[in-house]
Amino acid sequence: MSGIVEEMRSSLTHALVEALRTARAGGAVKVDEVPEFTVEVPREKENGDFATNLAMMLAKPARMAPRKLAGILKQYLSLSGLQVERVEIAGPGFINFYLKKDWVYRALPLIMLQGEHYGRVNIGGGKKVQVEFVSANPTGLLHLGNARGAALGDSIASILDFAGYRVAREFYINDAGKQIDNFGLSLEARYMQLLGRDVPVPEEGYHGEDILETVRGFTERYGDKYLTVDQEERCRVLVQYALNEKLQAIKKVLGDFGVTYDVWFSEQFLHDTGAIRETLDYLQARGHIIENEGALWFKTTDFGAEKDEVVVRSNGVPTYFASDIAYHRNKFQRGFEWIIDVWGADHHGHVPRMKGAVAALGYDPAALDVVIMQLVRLFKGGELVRMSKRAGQIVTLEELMEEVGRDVARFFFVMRSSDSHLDFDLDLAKAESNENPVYYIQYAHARICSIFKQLKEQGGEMPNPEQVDYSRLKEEHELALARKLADFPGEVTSAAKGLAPQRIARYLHELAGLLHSFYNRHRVITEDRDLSAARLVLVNATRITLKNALRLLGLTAPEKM
RNA sequence: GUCCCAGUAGCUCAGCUGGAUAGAGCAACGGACUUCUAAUCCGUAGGUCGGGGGUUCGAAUCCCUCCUGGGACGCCA
Repeated sequence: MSGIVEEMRSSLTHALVEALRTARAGGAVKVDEVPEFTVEVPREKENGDFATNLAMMLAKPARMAPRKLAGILKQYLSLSGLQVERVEIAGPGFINFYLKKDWVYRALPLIMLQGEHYGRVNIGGGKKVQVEFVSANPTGLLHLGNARGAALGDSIASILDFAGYRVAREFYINDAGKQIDNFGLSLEARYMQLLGRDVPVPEEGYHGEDILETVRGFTERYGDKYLTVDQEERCRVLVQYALNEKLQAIKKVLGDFGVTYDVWFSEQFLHDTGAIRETLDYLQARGHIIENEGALWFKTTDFGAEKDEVVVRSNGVPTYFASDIAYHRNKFQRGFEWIIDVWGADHHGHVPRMKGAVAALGYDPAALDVVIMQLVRLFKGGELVRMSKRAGQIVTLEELMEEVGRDVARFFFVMRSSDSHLDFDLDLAKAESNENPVYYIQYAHARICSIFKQLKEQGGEMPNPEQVDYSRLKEEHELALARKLADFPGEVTSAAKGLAPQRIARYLHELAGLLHSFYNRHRVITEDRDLSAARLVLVNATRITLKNALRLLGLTAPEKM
């Protein structure tokens, strides 16, 4: 399940270790142990299909020149049955392996066989991992920052699933605390206004048009029923109504964006069940909490943070941080072995505190990874689109999808690494042209499907991949394409280890490019039946791989465009 | 002031757990449609990897330092 590249790499590694052992037994090399070394794919193909730095790493402990060591190792190498054509020593002491041209074609029937599972690897070993992302305040609409978080988090989750982890997607609902009180007062003000009372929306409240809409709906349904009840009750009912409506809207938009969650976790639940209290008691009992100036402080400095943090204000109300600690404790208690949070860059100062809290709770802080994503800036007509929440000028995820479509939006959000700022170019995203990488990739998939359509119309059939003569594939373009296909499991591994969906985005672009080059140079359906059969398998394997990679990023694979 | 992220081709960015001659897209320039989709392809041009020091067989990559841009530093979330 790891692909032919990994297979070959481990075979060569094994052969090299054996060569060193026999050389040592024969007295040709004097070292105590096998040094750390790598077998990698050289950037330049002139340097072979695989290369190792073993001789260079051996030079110091063996006290011999690296090139001389390489010569000795080469002599002792046993490579029978490995499809190795020749071995050369090059540069400062690299040992380069040149494989028989067709070794890579073994990947083709494998891809056909594995189908939608091609690319799956098992580095996760079924480990339970939770990815928490977006977790936007349920008091408004999703903005572009949330959208990037959604695309990133969902893709990371998909990739980890493909890499052998048991993945759960979770949305943390901030439905408690100060901003909810504030939300309630804003709703109440609008409600009272609709009923003819002059109650102003609080200065720091929610002034958006969408809030007014929500309250209108409420008023149509309940009229002045809550005019006379006491204020607390009125706010409570309004908040409950509005949160429910907002949350449904968020669910719907995210669903349209291709994101579905396993769990929607309520912060209020942590208050109601006493989990926060319990967590604070737990920490206090272990001496991690002190009282100062009437407030309770968590001693984050004990865990390497710069300063302590308030967890319970002097008015007795726990802070957001207190809920967050209880929440993360809850995550661990649910049995997750790896926890991934996707946060905006404005929260990055929160990371050391959270890690400290995890340590204080008795868990391994390394089991928590926080993916920090930098800001999104929107460009239109070459100019920055200024967004201000206060002025109600924000571009929502919903609007973005209307403008550019779901596939384009999702791709653009993950094509850059999360820790670099993302400039979202609306004109480029809307362009149905060669400027747009999404169409470039999807077009490759559609083109292949078109070949199969043609094949069907001509009464042809997809050949049995076990009975195809792959030696007919001799062209550079064919070899390059097949080689890229064989890389897919390795790309999935890298993307999973680095929590880096942009690697998949990049891979897709490169794979599509190779398909286009091949397509323009060669025909698949030809008079030559055997050659056609081999090429049909090649492009079908490409189609499968493109589709699998697109799926990891939540993109569709259109059959025609 | 302290901490985090970034600085690589005209622009946007890969590469960063050390490997051989630093890559891609766009933009620019020149070519390719009687062909399974030209939303494509082929070619040309483009670089003090922010500056300086260090570590070593070898540095865009690791360490130190300086410069520039963004962000975080609240009994907010």
